[in-house]
Amino acid sequence: MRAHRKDGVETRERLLDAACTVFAAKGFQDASIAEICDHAGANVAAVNYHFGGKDALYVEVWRHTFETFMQACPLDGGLPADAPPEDRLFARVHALLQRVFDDGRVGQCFRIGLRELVHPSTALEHTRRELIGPQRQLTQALVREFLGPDASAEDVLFCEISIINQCLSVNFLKDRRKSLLGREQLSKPAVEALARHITAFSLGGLRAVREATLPDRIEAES
Amino acid sequence: MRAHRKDGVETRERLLDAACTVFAAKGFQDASIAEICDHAGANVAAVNYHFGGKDALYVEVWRHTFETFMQACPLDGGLPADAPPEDRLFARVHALLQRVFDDGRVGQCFRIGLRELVHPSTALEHTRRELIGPQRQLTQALVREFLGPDASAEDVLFCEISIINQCLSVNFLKDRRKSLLGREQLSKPAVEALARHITAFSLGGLRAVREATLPDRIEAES
DNA sequence: GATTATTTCAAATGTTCATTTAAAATAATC
DNA sequence: GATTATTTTAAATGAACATTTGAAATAATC
Repeated sequence: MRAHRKDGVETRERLLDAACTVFAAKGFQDASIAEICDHAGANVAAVNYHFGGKDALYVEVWRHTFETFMQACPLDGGLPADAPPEDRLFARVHALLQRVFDDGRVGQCFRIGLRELVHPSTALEHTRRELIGPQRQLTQALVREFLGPDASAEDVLFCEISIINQCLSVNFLKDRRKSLLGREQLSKPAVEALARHITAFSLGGLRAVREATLPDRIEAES
Repeated sequence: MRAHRKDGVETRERLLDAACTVFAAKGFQDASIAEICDHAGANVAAVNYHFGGKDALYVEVWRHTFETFMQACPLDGGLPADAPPEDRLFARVHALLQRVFDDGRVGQCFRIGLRELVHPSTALEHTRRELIGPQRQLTQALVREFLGPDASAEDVLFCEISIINQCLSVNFLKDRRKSLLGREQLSKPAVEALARHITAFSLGGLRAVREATLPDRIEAES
């Protein structure tokens, strides 16, 4: 067994890079191998040589950027577990928004993920669960801190949905900053302002849900 | 000029029907003309004869279902303009969720629209604006009723986003009812429960935002 | 510096799929 | 019922594109 040549791994990385960009911009179908190789300055046969095919490249792109993804914006937003829940909620929301609005690799990965959400490809089923599962656990635990231990599982789930969805489908800003999913991105302060709003809005929502469940319990006990 | 033959318009409608189903299920790219024609019991040449091509068929599908869409779930939810704002908010949220979770043509159209949001095709740019514009106006006016006349445009916009986004990206329920965007749908009561939650959550959020802006004004005036 | 494994390359292959075509079938009009 | 416009059909065409192939180039090992 001899060591691989270093120019080999280099073009492999350039391909991965180019593939990430093109897949994020055009989606799996519309991205052609020719375009990816062109973008990477490689021959059309390169993808098949280094990865074995377009599908395999896609999986590899996902796996690769997934790590960048998790490292760049950790679930807890870098806050200690004993920080005030309000701060942790803000950190969570902000981290999520940063992913959404990131201009580089992280944002590309998010866009690929978003496509997967609307048009899932079976190849990524496993990694998708791996990605989303722990995040949901964390958010639900945080929600429960606000709602109290007696909140129903449904209340927790619904509040999780309410909070996370506010962060995810931000395509609504399209009219303002044109083609949000394409090129244009929001400035750092704008993202932070949005994060502050979503946090405040959600805190109000959580309080309302908790207050709504309280009378129920009093009724049940009397 | 002679009148058209009636069997012509019949197959045309069957094609439109089939195209709507297949486009919603697979997206524009993955849907093949062969499959659509097969589904409609027509020859492969039928699409080109009746519509002129795949692109034109897609535009026609959009235009056609757009009307169904607006009729099935009117913007105001069938409520008079002088109904209490809380009721109108619920109606709005509920109408939106009904579109999202509809099992028939409306739901198909919504799924096509969702795809367009993530992967816009220039062909539909115009109709998309036509669809979204008035809805946003209506929601923002409603939001302003809650926030008061002195709320900033940004506050109104952010609250609109918060409310609408809670309704839109409901893909989160995937784990529970598997593949929400594919086949499985939520029951009527479940949709209503979700609508009630989102309304309550949003009312709390709106109150929080209004209360947060009040001190600012007092500070500014003092 | 010759040998060998690895990587690149241009051209070829084969498949999928939208679109065309021209002939056959069908309904409406006279 | 013959004529004509409209619709349907099977087969052909052609473009886009992923994948192969086998030779040429290149770097690592001896």
